[in-house]
This record gives sequence, C-alpha cells and structure tokens, in this order.
Amino acid sequence: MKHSFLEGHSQSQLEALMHQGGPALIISGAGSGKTRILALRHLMLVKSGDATSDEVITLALTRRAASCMKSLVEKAAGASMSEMLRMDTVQALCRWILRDDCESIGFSRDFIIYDDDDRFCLIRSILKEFKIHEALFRGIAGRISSLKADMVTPDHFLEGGGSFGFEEKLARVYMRYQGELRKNNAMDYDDLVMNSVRLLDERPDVLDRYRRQARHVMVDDFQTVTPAQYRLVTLLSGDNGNIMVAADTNQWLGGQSCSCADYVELFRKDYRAARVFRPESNYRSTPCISDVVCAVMGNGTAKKGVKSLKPLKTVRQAGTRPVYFHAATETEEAAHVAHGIRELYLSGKYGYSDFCVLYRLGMQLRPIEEAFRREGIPYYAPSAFMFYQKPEVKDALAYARVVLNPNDSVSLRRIINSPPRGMGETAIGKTCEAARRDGTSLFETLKRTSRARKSQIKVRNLIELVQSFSKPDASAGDILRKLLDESGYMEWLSQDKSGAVKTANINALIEAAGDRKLDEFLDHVSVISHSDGAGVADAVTVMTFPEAGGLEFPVVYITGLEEGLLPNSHACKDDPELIEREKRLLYTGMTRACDMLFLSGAASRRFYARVQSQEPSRFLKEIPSDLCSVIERATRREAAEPSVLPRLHGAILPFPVGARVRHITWGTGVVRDFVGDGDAAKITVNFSSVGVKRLALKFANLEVI
DNA sequence: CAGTACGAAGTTTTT
DNA sequence: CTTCGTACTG
Repeated sequence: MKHSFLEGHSQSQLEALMHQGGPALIISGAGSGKTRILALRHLMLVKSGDATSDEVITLALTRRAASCMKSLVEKAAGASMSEMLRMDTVQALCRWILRDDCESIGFSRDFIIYDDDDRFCLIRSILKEFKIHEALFRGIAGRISSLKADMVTPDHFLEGGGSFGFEEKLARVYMRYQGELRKNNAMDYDDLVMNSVRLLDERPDVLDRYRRQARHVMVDDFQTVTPAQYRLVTLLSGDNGNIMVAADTNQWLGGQSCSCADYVELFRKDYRAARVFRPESNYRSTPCISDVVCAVMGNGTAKKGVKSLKPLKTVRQAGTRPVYFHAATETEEAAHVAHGIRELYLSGKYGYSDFCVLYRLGMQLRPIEEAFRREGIPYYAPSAFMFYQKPEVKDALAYARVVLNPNDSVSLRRIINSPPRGMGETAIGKTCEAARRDGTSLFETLKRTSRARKSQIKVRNLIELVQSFSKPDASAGDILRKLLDESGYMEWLSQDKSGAVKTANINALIEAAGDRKLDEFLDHVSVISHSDGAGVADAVTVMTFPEAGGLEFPVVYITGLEEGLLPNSHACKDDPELIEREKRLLYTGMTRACDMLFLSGAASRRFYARVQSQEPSRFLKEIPSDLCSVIERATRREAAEPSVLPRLHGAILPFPVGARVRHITWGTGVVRDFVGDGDAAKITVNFSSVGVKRLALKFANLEVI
C-alpha cells in the first residue's frame, strides 16, 4: 500500500516505519526523526486497516511531546485523523484505566489528582504532626516519589529494612501520606502509574481487557521511563509483544527520582527477539552544529555499560559555525543575545518564534528578560511563574474544589484560614486529629464543632456557604464569583499590598471559567495548569534545558556556560554521574538547533547579593578551536548601542509595527520593525510580493493604508 | 491567633 | 536581593 506521507524518507526510516509487529527498538541520537517514525507508523497501522484506531496506543512522557506527535499526524493526514489516534502521556492513559476500574483498589471513580502544591501541603502537615523539621518536606516528597516510581509501597519499605533512624521516620510519613490520600480519595501523579500497575496485577480480567485492546504499544523517549512505567508498558503489551520503543541514550537525563536502572538494556534482555533499528542520519542540524555536539559528547566517560552512540551522518549543507561569546557580565551576555536575535530577525530570514534561548538556573532569566524588553523583543518564558501557580489563583481553585468535593481536606485546609477565620495551624491540627479519630473528613468535623462554639462563627459561615452550592448547576464563573465574594476572600485580597494585581488575576480566572460546568473547568485547569505554551504569538522562547527536550528551533542560544552554572555547582562535587547529567543537559540543548547555534558565558555574574567571578565551563574545553568561533568580549560601541536605540513607543512612530503600508514597486506589506531616528530611521516591511525588506525610511516613500 | 523580627538558604523537571 | 520558616511578642 502506498501512502503519500511516506515519501521522502530514507530506507532505514521506512524499514522501522513498516515494521509489522513484534518487539522493536529504535535507537539513535537527536534529530534522526524517531518521534516521526513512531507517529507515522501509528498512522500507517490504522490507515492500512491492520488495526483499528482503538488498538494502537502511542505514549509520550510529556504532554508537549504527545502533542508534537499529534501535530506530525495532523500534517500528514489531517486534523480529524490526528484526533482519532490514541497518542497520550502515560499518566493520561493511567487516568483512563483507573477511572473505570479504581473501585477494586479502593478508590471511587471521582478521585482527584493532587498536584505538587497539594502534595507538599499534605506532607508538611504530616511532618508538623510528627514533629519532624518541616523544612525537609522537599526531600521527603522526593523520596516518596522515587519509592513510588520503584513500586515500593509503605509496607514494602518497612519490610525492606526502612526501620532505622531517619528511614524509619520516612516510612511512617510515607505510610501516613498514603493513608491520607486514600481517605481523601486522591492520588498523586506517581500513584496514577503505581496504582494502574497494581490494578492490572491484581485483576487479570481487567488486564486481559486492556491487552486485547492495546494490540500495538509504542513509547517515545523510552530512555527516561521509570520502573513503574516500564512495568505498565510491558504489562499492556503482553505476550503478543507488539511493542516498539524509541530511545536516545545520550539524552538520558537521569531520573530525578527513580533508581537509575537502564531500561533500554533491560528492554533488550526482556525482548531478546526485538528488532533494533538504528536510523543513521541527522535531518535536523547542520554539520557545523553536529560537529560541536560530537566534540562535547565525544570525549569523556559515558555512563558505565552504555555505549556512546555513533555520531549520525548529517544530510544538510555545512551551515555556519557556532559562536561562543565570552561576556564580561551577565547583563552584557543578555544584551548580546538580545542584540543578535534582533539583527537576525531584521535580516528577515527568521521570525521571533524561530529563536530559543536556554538557561540553567531561574536566576539567569531576569537579565535576559530585561535585555529583551529593552530591545523590544517579544518573548515567551514558560517557567516564569505561571498563572495557575499564583497563590491567589490556587486559593480560588481550592474554594471551587471544596464546593465540588467537601471531603477534599487539602483544599479545605488551604482556604480555611484565608481570609482569617480564627483557625490557626494548631486549631486545624487538632480538628484534623479529631476527624481522624472519628473516621470522618475534616469538613464533617468542622460542621459539628463550629456549631458548638461561638468563636467559630466564621468557619460555620464558610461551611454553610459551601453547602449552599451543593447542587451546582450555575456556570463555573458565576459560582466562583459568588463564592469568593460571599466568603470575604475578595475583600481580604484587596487589603493585600499587591491586592490590585491579585484581584485582577482572580477576575481573569473567573473569565476563563466562563460558562463551563464547574467540574469540567477544574478538570481543564488540572490539565492546562502546568505550562504549555500553545497559542503564543510570534515570540522568542526562553526556557531551561530540560524543558527544551523534544523541541527544535532554527536558532538556539545557550547561555551561562560557566563552571558552577553549567555544570551546576550542585554537580561540581565531582560526582561523575552528576557531571554526566549536566553534560547531557547541554547535549539536549545544543541538539535542538537546526541552523545556528550560539554559546555564551560571562566572566562575572551576580549571585543574589554578591558578584562572583566565573570560570568558563569545562565543556567548552572539549570543543576544538576550529569548530567554533570565539568572541572574547563586546566592544564598548556594541555594549552602548542598545541605549542609542529609540524605543518603540507606537504612538510616536509614523509607521507603527503591524501597520499596513504601500510601496511604489513592491505593493502592500506589513511593518515588521522600526529602528533609528530622523534620517537614520530604518524600517523593516514584509511585502506580500517580495517578502521581508529593510529600507531607509528617508527613501522608502511609503504610505500608510 | 496574628503580627513582627530575625536568620537561613537559594539547581533543573515531568505528570 | 529575595523568600520562607521559626520564634517570639501582643
């Protein structure tokens, strides 16, 4: 059968694409089109009629990766086809499995999913109760998370010798944590996977049902699966062994949580018959970029037992050599990046969304943002405090969750004393304990006690307010507004020192909720809330290395190539594993680049209060000088230039950005940019006839339409 | 309980 | 410089 979307693929890609069944492993470096192979094979299996759209499941580990795959299908076969195919994250699959059958492992169908804040909150309250230093909550949360990723239940952990000193305390916290989750009918993200595996283990009938349905299973980014995810995937694929996984062992970022077994190797042992495909070409990066990547990755000890991948053959034109810029300070570095992007943008070859700037630490973001604002460059920074993470927004959502499910004790605790209702930590603690004794929820207990005591009149009002919504058929927006007004939350917010901003945020949230049903809205929020930059207009992407995984950009800037930053000082204890991890971060970053790669670092950098001088990153030493140009330092003229640029105050400009203009020979176009003053003024226009042109305003003879 | 004062610490990330 | 947690006071 011939499909037009198969054209233009190499022989080895086609072989993997056409793989009929049985276990298979695609292994190769970045840019070889692994994800594409999985997506198109999925499409092929369905289109050729070998399987129905329900019988093929392709899993990714992040939502962004899943939607990337979907858009590949969309390009090849249209939106309706991509909607039909089952391409999802592992957790989405788990949620789907658990919604139907979680009763048999002791949850009711409407279980809620705790996010990080909920988790931390719960753990901290447990620590407080156990009189353990509360500041340890982060570490404890991490340990619990990794235990779950390893499928170790609290009982297992206790049996397995977790009964000394700190480990014993950890075991008790873990035990209680799971108990609280169960009582609140809640799961955290790790539970989704662990409980799915448990469910499939304990219920052969359920397993059988899913196995019959999942005739073909594919997994992308397989090098990063956790033990629990590995179990899940292999359970699902079952005896028929129609499982195909794609892995890039160079990109293995080291599970932040789980034990670091190598699941690519394990896969090869578990499926001895697996066909191995090794796509050998890099379609993404130019040879010039690829050479630098190989230089950095080449020397140096690979993780034990894992062979470093053979460099891929590049198929593109040579391209331009990467450039390393050694700045004096982080401000100069940021200015250089912003300036470079602006120049390239003005040249007309790239739009702002073709650029990506990568950084290692949140601290680095601020100078970059400032430089962008100075240059008037639009940017998008996914990890800069997102809307749904803001405390006031989380509060509002907690109110809504309590209305929907009064037994959601974590949400109730969050809002019980915001605004203050005379319930401090100690009072809450006591009430919780009472609730536990009676085997009821916090809500029920409060309902009883608040009636008895006059001092708790405010709490009682809250409870009554919540109950007045027990049949919520109004729209989510209306409910939220009423809830937050009548609970006194809005009034309390307005007294806050930045109350105006916070009130505005709440209003934005209410608007976003709109006419939707409350439960639908909360579901929507829990899906959307953690980043996802879809729908951002033409803007430079500024993000951290791990966030960049799976993406590609024509032009990539890598900043902060300094000892202590990349590799990060936490890795500088010369633990080779950690240094390896940092190196892989750099690898993932560099391999995002298609056409151009820019590296930079600063000789000195502000750390919080003090300025610290920085050594260039050890990774730079791996790059032979003939592969990468080096700019030692900006000239004074260059550094001063940004301040000379007049700002783009739209009102003053005769031709504001975005205006439609007419040119005598080139016809109509849209103003893209405007630089300079008086006779020196230059204007960049995107003409529909000839594309982007940069003109001296003096001679351009433009008229506004 | 709530407000204040002082001291310590301050990677990254997914669902 | 921040933010956060603890400790102390009213």
